[in-house]
Order: sequence, then structure tokens, then C-alpha cells
Amino acid sequence: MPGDPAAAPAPLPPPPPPSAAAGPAWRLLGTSREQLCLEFTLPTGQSFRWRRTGGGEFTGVVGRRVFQLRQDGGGGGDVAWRVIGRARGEDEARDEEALAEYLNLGVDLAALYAEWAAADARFAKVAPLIPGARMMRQDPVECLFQFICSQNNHISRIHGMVERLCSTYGTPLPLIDAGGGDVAEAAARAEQQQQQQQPAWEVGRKRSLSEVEAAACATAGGPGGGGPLAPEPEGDGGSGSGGDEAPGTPRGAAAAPPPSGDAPPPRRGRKGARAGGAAAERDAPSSSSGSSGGAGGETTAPEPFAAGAAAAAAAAAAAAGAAHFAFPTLDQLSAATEEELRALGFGYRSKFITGAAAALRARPGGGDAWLRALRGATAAEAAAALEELPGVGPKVAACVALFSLDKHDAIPVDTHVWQLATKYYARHLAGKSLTKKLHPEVAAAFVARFGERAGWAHSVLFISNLRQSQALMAGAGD
DNA sequence: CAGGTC
DNA sequence: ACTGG
Repeated sequence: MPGDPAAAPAPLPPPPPPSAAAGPAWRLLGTSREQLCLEFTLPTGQSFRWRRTGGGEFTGVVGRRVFQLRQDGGGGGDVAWRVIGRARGEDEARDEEALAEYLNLGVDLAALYAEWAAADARFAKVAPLIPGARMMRQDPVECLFQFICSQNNHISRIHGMVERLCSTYGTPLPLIDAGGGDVAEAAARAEQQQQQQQPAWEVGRKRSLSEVEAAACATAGGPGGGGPLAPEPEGDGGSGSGGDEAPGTPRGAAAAPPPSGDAPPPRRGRKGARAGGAAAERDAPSSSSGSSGGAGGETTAPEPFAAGAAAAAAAAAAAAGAAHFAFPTLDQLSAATEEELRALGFGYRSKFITGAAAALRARPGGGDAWLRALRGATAAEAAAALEELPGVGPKVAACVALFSLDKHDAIPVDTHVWQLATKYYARHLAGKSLTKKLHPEVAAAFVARFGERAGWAHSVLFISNLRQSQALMAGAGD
């Protein structure tokens, strides 16, 4: 047990870098590491929209705002934040409110840890190594489509898919002109590091997540607290970062060379003809595109050019320099055709995306409201409703329920959670194989042990397992 | 062969 | 059965 509180490591730099760097000023969230650890929250599989953009710094989009977050290495590990991009119409005064909601800051995580530790000795043992693993509260639509993309997929690829979905169909988010005028620099930096991050959620990973963890959330007298707030704001200048100007993007659903392999095909940008950020600002108003009830293998082929237009607009904006995009709305998403998505590398998930978008839009009152209303439903109701959508099974449904619909007791059961369950929390299931019927049983086992926020607790255990396996692999030599 | 949904 | 490793 590395628990030596008094052993204050070293004098670490003060919380937020005043205004040394370019861009908006940083502000403090006022949280502790035990309440919020970015390293255990942002890149652990809940969302695929955050990327590392510097030492211990994360950049991601929340709603229609582009946030940057970094954890204070000193004191209690407060989180510094700022907004570097924002859609027109979004009130700056509400930035913090939006972030607080997204991070579920109203929930006292430390108190929950204490409860879970009291209820489970195993949790008590591993939890100190995984402080601040907080459940986020994402937008339901964004969460749903992210996890439809996640099936049968690796994290790195999911990241790419989600990014392509956003840059192709989503609204570009203009960077804030922070008076300084170094906005372009910030954009370039954020953009250049897009392939650097290494999420965790995946077990078989052989990369080292350890070093990164050590840097940010290593707590409990761990590795000297690392150097989170590296005093080197952004000295990294122009490392070319390779060609970002990929030629082909999805044209108007035309015949695009299917990127057979896994090579993440086109990124975005294509020819930077016009500096149009305005063009893509609209929401495809194609009202009801007639498609409905096609929940299955329906191939919608509404207006070919509508999709092309949306894609082209976003592509133009991207080429013009936009580096961040809001997740596409259902209207924007419905402009996508299966062929187009396949060309973008979504594979067989393409029909799930178009199918789910169509099915949602067919819901009375709109898919967005329909999904949001599930926040008021029971976990079982929400799961059942979600599983009506194409491409959504028990696992994806649980992810959406837990990560965006306030179903804090939902348990996404994948093979790793299954192992965890049969080994510790539902021994009677050992030996069996995971079938759809057993999902509820597994979930019930976790709830029985951890209570109404079992989903949150399960996340801590999951991350712990990742770390554990990685540590073993690192130590085993091979 | 591994993961999820059909 | 499907798909990417």
C-alpha cells in the first residue's frame, strides 16, 4: 500500500498557467483528484471524443463547445479548463455549467468510493489506485452513435470513425478569438496531435498507458505525482505531422474507392477551395425524408446530393481550418447514405447508422427528444427501447444508458466484465458462456454488491483490470 | 479466431 | 452470419 501522505513529492507548478500561453485563460473547476481524475475518466472508453493535446492536457467537444482540460499536479489535483471553440449562439457564461453537467460534478464521487469500499473488500483494495474515475453524462445521440460504431472494433479505429462522422456531417466549431490572435496556433496544435492518443478501454493493448497515468493521476503516494502541469505549455512547434490533406473524401455518395484494409481512409479536408464556415452551419432541413420503419437492413437512398452537400460543406470547412466539430445532429446524420459511410470506412456498421438515424427521426416528437425522455424511464425500459434500434444490442444499450441516460446501475457486459463477474461477483455463473439471457444476471450481481450506482463502480473495477493486466504484461517481459 | 449484433 | 486481426 503506497500510502504516504506526508511524502510530498516535489514542488509542483501552480495550478493554471496564468496567461502564459495563447488562447483563453484557464480557470479552475475546484475539484480534487478524488472527485475527478481526467486520466481515468476521459480516455477510458466512455467517449471517443477526447484526445491528448499536450502534456496531460485533453481537448474535446462537449455539445457545441471545444474544451481543454488539464489536471493540476500539485495540491489536490484540481482541474483547469478553458473553452477554445464555441458555436455561435452558445453563451460563454454557460461554459462552466455545460462542463459541470457533462462531468456529472453534482455527484460526490469520493463518498461513493467509500460506500463501495465498505461493501466490497476487493474494491477497497484496488480503488485507491484508480481515484476519480467519474461517469460522464454525454449527449444521448452522440453516445448512441459512438457505441454503434464501437461494436467489433478497436478503440483507435473507433476514434477515427467518430471523428470522421463529426468532420463530415457535423457543424464546425469556430475557434475563439482570444484577443491574442494565436487562435490558429491552438488549432494547429490540437489538430496535429490527433493520432497520438492511446485510450485504455481495450485490454489486449500492449502499449504503455502506465507512463501517462503516472503523469496525471498517480496518487496515493505513487510515482511522485508526476508532472501534470508541465511548465512547457506549447513549445512544440511545427512538427509536420504528416499529410493531413488527404485527397478523397466522400463525394456526393459517388463511387469512392473502398478503403478495404483498415487504413483510415480520408481524413477530412479536401481541396481548400473556399473558406466557408458558414456554408456548413445549416442543419439539413430535409424534413421527413420518408424513410421509416426500415429498421433492419433498409437501404435508404433519399437525396443523394443532400448527403453530398452536407459532406462537401463540412469538408470545405475542415479544409478552411476548422479543427473541431459538433457531433452531427440527427438531421445532419440523416444526410448520410450507407454507401457514403462505407466509403468512409464504417463497414457493415454503415447500415446501422443510417438505420438508427432513420428510426429515431421517425419517432414522434423527434429522435432526440425520444432518446432524452429515456432519462426518466427505468433501466429496463430504456434498454428495451434502445434495443429496438438497428445495431443496438444489450452491450451498446447498456453503454448508452450508463453514459448518457442517467442509468447509473446499467452494466455494459463485455467479455472483460463477464470475467470479472464470474470471478468475483457472480461465481455461480463461472463456466457458463455469456448469452443474452445472462446479461441481466451479471448486471444484477453488480447491483447487489454496489447498489444503485453499480455502473459507476463497475467502471472503476474495469479500469483497474486494465491497469492490472497491463502491469502484468509490462512486468512479464513478454 | 475474437467480439458484438443479427 | 458478419468483419477486421
